[in-house]
Amino acid sequence: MKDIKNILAEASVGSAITAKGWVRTKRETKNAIFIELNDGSSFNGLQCVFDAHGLSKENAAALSRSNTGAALSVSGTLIDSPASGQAVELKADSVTVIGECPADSYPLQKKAHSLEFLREIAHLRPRTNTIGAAARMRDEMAYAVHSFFHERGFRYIHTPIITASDCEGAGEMFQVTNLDLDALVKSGQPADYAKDFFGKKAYLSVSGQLNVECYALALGKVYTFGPTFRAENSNTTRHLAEFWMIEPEFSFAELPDNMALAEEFIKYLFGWAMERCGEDLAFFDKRVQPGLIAMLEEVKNKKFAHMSYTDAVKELEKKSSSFEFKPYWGCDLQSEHERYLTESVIGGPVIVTDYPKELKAFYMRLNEDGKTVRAMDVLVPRIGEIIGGSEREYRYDVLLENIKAKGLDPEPYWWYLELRKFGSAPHSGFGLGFERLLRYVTGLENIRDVIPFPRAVKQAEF
RNA sequence: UCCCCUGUAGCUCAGCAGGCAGAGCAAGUGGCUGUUAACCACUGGGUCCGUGGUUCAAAUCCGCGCGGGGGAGCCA
Repeated sequence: MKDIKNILAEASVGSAITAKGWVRTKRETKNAIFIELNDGSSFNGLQCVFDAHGLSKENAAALSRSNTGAALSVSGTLIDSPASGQAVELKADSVTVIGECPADSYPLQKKAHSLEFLREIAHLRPRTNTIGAAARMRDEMAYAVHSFFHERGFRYIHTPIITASDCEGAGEMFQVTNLDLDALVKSGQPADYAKDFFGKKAYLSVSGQLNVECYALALGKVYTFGPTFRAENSNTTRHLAEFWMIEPEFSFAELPDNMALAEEFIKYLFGWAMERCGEDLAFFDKRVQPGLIAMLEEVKNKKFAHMSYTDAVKELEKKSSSFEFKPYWGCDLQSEHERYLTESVIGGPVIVTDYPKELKAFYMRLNEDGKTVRAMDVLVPRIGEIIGGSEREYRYDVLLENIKAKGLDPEPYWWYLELRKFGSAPHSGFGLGFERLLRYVTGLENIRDVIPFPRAVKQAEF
């Protein structure tokens, strides 16, 4: 049996077809009954048309039970559609109800619903246009990520999800334990982590970077793409407690190579979206974010501008009074600053580099000036930062100094430091939040709508 | 974590100078039409988030709690 996507694309007029899917709408007229059947294989469904006069008893009974949401099997002949809404349609001979859908209790109606409401029915929302399209695009973008790296010889490395080192330094972590916490609390005794599963405290990973660097210094070009976890108490449209991150890492690569890879990557992904997600993208452009396609097109075609942090601050200082947070050299760039740089100063994507070392992580390579590090943030209009990365510090002594200067204990970093002891080499990488990418590419503003089952503060119902 | 907004029918919302609970959509019934966010008519549908208070009287005003949304910070 072909799915509806294939029927619409490939089936020839006159052929006998059986389609299975769910009723999106049913429209009854005196002469004909129309059912739009959608099986999720594509944005568009298949219009099934029944002659209202010659209906068999079985078909009439089945049709009366074919409410919005019901699962059906419909058989008939594919014909050219006499009406303008679609090229082809199914002239139906028979219909059977596979799964009923009571109209009085089914939450999804033949009308628009708010995204807030749909979040409360996460188990049913993939049946809607918006969430269905987002899910298909999520799949396509994941495929594009692997395709991009595979084409360029990057190896996919599965970095661990559970980590016993709390040194990743990218935010609050979720602890993983199989100690009996209830019993511990009752006993009033402190937890003895030597008796915990791993013999020490363990957490869910906040980043695969430190691990993937080990493989970069062995296989050369690698990337990781998997779930990461942050226990931050942040309630915004751009944060999740569980999200997917893409982190390439490649050896014998310095900051300019890293910037070039990031630019090529973004353009590849946007190009993929436009080539392979036409129907879904058209829907988002029409109903969710007008101008979306034009924006993707623009980013894809524009050369990314480059600007040092120092120059960026100079630009910001010219408009100092218009910001809530006054910019100065040494300040962290605020959301408003990033948006201003990409949207007003450059009018397109811009990569800001060479940030003060105090603002960035310990592993970034120190510049000759001793004050800045070889960091890069890729800023795009409407969203701000979409990629953050750097050339890594590959000199043992300097890295050790950086760790100490940040007030960190070098001990747990012993294996990370050893990478710099044994055959160290310059290497670079960046991180891209997969859901942030999807937010950009779908135009959906709330990150909870681009992941099937969002995990956020006080949110893990489904 | 901080700031702002918000909670009324299945959904989206109006009603809030305190005085009978409303509309559109959805659903049901009927009509009409190759319909396609169908159209027309009628019908059914309410713990006004919970709790305490003010008052003759609270959906409306006040306190507390819970839920939702937006912004900030943190970040991806």
